[in-house]
Amino acid sequence: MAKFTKTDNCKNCVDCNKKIPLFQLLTKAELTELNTSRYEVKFKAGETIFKQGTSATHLLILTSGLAKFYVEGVQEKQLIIRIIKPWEIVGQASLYFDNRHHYSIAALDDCTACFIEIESFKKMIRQNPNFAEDFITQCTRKGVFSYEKMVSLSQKQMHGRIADGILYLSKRIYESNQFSLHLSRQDIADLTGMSKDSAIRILKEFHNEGIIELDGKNLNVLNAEQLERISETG
Amino acid sequence: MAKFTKTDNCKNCVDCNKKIPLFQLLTKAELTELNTSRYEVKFKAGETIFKQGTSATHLLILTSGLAKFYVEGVQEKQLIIRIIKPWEIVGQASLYFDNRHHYSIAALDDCTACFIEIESFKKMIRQNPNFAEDFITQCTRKGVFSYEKMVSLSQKQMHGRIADGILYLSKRIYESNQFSLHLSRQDIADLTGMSKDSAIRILKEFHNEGIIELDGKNLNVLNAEQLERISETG
DNA sequence: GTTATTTGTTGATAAATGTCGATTTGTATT
DNA sequence: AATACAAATCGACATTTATCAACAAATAAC
Repeated sequence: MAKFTKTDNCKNCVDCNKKIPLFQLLTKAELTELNTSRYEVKFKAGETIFKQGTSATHLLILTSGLAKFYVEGVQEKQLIIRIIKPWEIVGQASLYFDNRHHYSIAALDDCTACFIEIESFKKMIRQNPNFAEDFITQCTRKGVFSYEKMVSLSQKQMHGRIADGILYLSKRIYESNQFSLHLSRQDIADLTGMSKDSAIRILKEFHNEGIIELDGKNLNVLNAEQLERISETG
Repeated sequence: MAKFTKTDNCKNCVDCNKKIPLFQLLTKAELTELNTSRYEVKFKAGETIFKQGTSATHLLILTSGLAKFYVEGVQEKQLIIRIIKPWEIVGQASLYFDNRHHYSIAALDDCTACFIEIESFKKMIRQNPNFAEDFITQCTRKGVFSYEKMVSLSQKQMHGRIADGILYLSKRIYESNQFSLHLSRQDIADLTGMSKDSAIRILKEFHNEGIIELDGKNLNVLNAEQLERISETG
């Protein structure tokens, strides 16, 4: 179970706030107000942070670690929508809807998570138009990301989807061509909408063709251009 | 080509505004301001209203007719994200992003469309917190809708996806069990992420099994419960 | 009304993808 | 190191889905 350590290793909210672009639009007073309701929880790899269907009372910001953002689909299958990195604000979808989590978040790694009370966040939206605008910007970006993901999932074949998945991890998450993967093969399958066996097969193919080098959890993107090409042709 | 008839049969913006829930949060003065920049355009069935990739300067509200909201995927294929009905505000995704349309809108029917200048809309967001909040609510609802759609597209088999498509049209769009379809068979395929041939096949199956009655464009949902069941089991 | 063109329909076939079982590898525990 | 357990791997096979060709029906153009 997750260990509750209320603002233990997060004594300095101010420094932490500086890392969150959205929060730089707040005044010192507003930040202080937001920080009073914050608390921190540590999660071990594999633990569930938010569970789909439970009630949403707080927004989430990771301060360390990685997590998967997924929805629970048919027959216990997971669909990983995206990977959560530190300093991203998570929980928008529930903010003004029905106060339920419509997705689950699970730690892919040991994580430190900071929780912000929804009502104080809403207050900032109401009283600070810059904050509201920036927040809406993030929502709309996610919308466009969703459309691209839908195209990938529904119109591309397995090679294109795996290429999309690798490029997403490499460009958006790890921001490097070479990284140590936090996702299992099953996670990669859940991210790209296919069976685990198929994901393994395509990854092996890419490896054999020299497009990537994959050894256990170590992934090295050798030919990003070709991945882009595979992504585009579907 | 679309015929431009600047506020011709839309002399009374006030009445029109009453039909748009979001606009009821605005003051009389704000509404007047928004209305000064509005103009109306008529589109014939099949015409493109927004084209993906072009620059976005206005938001769209249909005052009559139906349109499809789709993204252009791989190999000229379309993915229909949703169907647009009158009084829904369309264009959020571009509002605060890069002022480009990331999707296309095409009339499924003869449509009357009203365009609202983005900047005056943004001004309302800044000056009216209720308006901003409600707008965010709509964005988040669309987010949740997207997740459900992704699950449908990536985890359900054709029967489940067609069931989802029919239920969507019946419950959300036409709000009736019996209606005259504005979508072609190809459109239904694009809405459910499959080939036209496959869509026709499943529809025929549902027809033969007495779940629906489909004759040309006339669709009658005979057994909605069974459609729900098919949707859930994938 | 007749012709041309699109849209819809169907069966046969091929391609893509999932499932299953067996085996191996890796990791944690004692 | 030995054991237990989970994750990864792989080939064979079954199922799902797309593609193609041929044709029918509906619609638009003349």
